[in-house]
Amino acid sequence: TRAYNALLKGYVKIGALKDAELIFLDMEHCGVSPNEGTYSLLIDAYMSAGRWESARILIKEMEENDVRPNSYVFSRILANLRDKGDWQKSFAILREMRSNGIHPDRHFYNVMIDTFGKYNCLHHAMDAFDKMRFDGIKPDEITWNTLIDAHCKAGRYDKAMFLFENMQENGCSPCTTTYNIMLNSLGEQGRWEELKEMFEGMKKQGLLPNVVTYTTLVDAYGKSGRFKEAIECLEAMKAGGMKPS
RNA sequence: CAGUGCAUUA
Repeated sequence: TRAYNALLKGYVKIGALKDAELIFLDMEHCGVSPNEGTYSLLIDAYMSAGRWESARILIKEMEENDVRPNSYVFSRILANLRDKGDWQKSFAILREMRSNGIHPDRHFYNVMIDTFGKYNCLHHAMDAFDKMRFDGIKPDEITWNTLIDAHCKAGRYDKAMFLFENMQENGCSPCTTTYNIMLNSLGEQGRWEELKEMFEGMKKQGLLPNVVTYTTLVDAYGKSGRFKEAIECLEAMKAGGMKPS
């Protein structure tokens, strides 16, 4: 099985899906049982090829062979669908998981929230968030960031700010990424004083500005014609030992 | 062993 998996990995990596399928069939023909890694590899390959139906067939086959699909596999599937814009299939995936008795883990929920957020389904995103907590999974700093960013992108700035405070009340401290999201949002709104406050608050917490932080600021200032603050940020970036992209 | 979030850019 190990040998076959290694071989499969090679074929998948170069995109020879057809050959990978042949090897998989050969495994069964030789009586070598596929394991969870075997299936993950193939499902992954199908997803990158946009063949969701083939992936689903494999999942069925897994349950017939008593190989338990992981929450990991489903996260990969969902992330792939998200990048293709097929967010509606999230529900089908959830059903698929439930029918196999698999509990979504934190990563999976984070991907799901992000998926809904990216397509402006904030209500579904919040539902997923609630369901996550109901399942006894503590929201991550990543969970909060994705939620906040989703609301920012949808123009729900009030709610985003609310979540930003809510996050801290729940014992999760904002990280650099959190601030990057907030800074980007404030810049798009042209709320320059609050942006400055936010930036200082960040440094007050002992958080170091990032390459992303600076490019966010430079872009915001530059696009609005505030060239001197843009240049100041560029200088600060270089002083921090970073290279502009 | 592997999966999730933020900016710019073709």
